[in-house]
Amino acid sequence: MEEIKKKENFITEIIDKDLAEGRYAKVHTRFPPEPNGYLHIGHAKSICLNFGLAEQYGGKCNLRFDDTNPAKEEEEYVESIKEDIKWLGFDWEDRLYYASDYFDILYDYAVKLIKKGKAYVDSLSYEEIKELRGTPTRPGKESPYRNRSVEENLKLFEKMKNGEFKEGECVLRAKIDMSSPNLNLRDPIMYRIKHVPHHRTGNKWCIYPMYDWAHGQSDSIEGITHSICTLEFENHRPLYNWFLEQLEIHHPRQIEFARLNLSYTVMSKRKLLELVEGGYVDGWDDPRMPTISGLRRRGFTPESIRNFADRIGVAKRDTMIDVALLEFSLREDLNKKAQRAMAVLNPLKITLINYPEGKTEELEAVNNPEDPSMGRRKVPFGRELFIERTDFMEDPPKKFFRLKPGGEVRLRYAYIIKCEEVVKDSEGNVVELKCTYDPETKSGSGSTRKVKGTIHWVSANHAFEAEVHLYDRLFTVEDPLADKERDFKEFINPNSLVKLKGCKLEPFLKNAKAGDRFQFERLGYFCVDSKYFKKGKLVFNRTATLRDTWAKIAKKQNL
RNA sequence: UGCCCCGUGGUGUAAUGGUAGCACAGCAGACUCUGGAUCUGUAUGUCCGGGUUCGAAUCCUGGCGGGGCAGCCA
Repeated sequence: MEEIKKKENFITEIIDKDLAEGRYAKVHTRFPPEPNGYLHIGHAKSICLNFGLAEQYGGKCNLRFDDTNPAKEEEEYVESIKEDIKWLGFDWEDRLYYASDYFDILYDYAVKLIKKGKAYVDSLSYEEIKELRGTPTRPGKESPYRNRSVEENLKLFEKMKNGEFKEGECVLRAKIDMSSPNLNLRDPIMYRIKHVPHHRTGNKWCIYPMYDWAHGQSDSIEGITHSICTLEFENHRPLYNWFLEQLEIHHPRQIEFARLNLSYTVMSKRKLLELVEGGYVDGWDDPRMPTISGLRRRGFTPESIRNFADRIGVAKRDTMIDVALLEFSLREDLNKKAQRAMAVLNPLKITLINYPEGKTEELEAVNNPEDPSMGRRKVPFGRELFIERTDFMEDPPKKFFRLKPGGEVRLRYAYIIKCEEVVKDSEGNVVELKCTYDPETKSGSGSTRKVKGTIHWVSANHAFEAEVHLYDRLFTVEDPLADKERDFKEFINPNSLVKLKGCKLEPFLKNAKAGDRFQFERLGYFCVDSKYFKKGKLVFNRTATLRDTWAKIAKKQNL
């Protein structure tokens, strides 16, 4: 029985205190996305936080779509968001809500505020309202319509609802304080007119609540206890509280935390959209994108993302998380789960000149050294094989443990071989290696001969050909947004995608299904691309490389 | 130059008035039929100044630095 690890952070401290003092009897959170785009790993942090807290405290977490702006929102996004949350492994059970479910209640609440003299219809233009709002250092001025009578406001507000005004003609505002140092309290707008159909309420409404007016009240209606949002809403909290106090309804506590920033990528919806629309990537689910759908297509596991979210913690300071931590979480998970296979990405042919022509052997390989229960498999072996071009060097530096002229190396799960002859074409390119094998060194035979290097291989006569896509970081710099003089797209890594055709894979991989994950030994983790999946003609995406000590040495020696 | 928030190794995150710990990254080594995994060791930190205290990362105060706010977006 695995117990839920107790996570401690500034939010759990607040919750513990609230519970101890009896402010709330239970914990009820919510994840409130606006359905105007795809979820990314920053949202995953919020999802893990909200659902995780509910789980940790034996409470509940709702999914609520914050669909108060029909001009931006679409059903398509609702579906993708639901899919992503489920994939991450969280369950809102029967608690799927929409802010639009509350439009009627919100309208009644607004009437209540008008009757209290706490809200009014303003007939100023957009520009006039903006002008009178003032600036951070200059107080605002009151609108001439601010003191309309309750009766007039009621009548006007109803006319707004009935569609008797054009867009921009008037708005409903809360009557708070035009000279507040907090701009959010300078008579914030509660309703604006939009003659736009809503993806759920159709043409029923032409006035739509603003975020500030909808959010806290929606939280309240759902009985949310802790309304967790990101730092940029900190200055909205006094307004969040003001509405709830005026309405005298259930009052959740808003808590803000720092959003996730990941190195070597961008996270804002607008920037990601730019990458998609500019054709820099293959859609929202491009395996280089930090979107949940992109990570999924790349081969990430939900567990690795959840573990990552746990590891980064939650706090209020702005941070930049090293993407290496995400990659660590990934490898840690895949190392335990991924079926091993041999695959040669850049093939170099070798012929075993002392191995009988036409002979084939079935050698035994382990499917996962970390998990014996995954069993073993047979791998065909023959006279002609492919090895990785980078596993041979004609004139190698020291510390190169692989094949070299006259040198020996072990073929994984097979024999020790010796390179006897290097065959070149007219231009001097190495095209083939003639080797001998030592029949006494068969793997598993008890042979005690040791050589320093072990390399992977695939039998030429049995190899299955496929395309392999090598992905790397999308940007060449840690923070593509840091340089204000330059557009972030200038920092796109030109080698973030390398497509390899004619790769030679171990035969059993031909039966792989979309999304299946493998470790190609010595190379990294790969998965079958699900977007371009076609039986018999597979594309494998490289999810991540293995930790590569040799690459480090080679880099140091400037190779 | 208004209001609000935040400053702990390279990056994150603990320590809540009492030995600055953990993870990732780095470095070094052991082991290895994956230069993987695993294991061991190691360097690096409380933004600065003053104050309270036997004792301060923690409390107070003044600086400095970073972030947020002027949508009828969320």
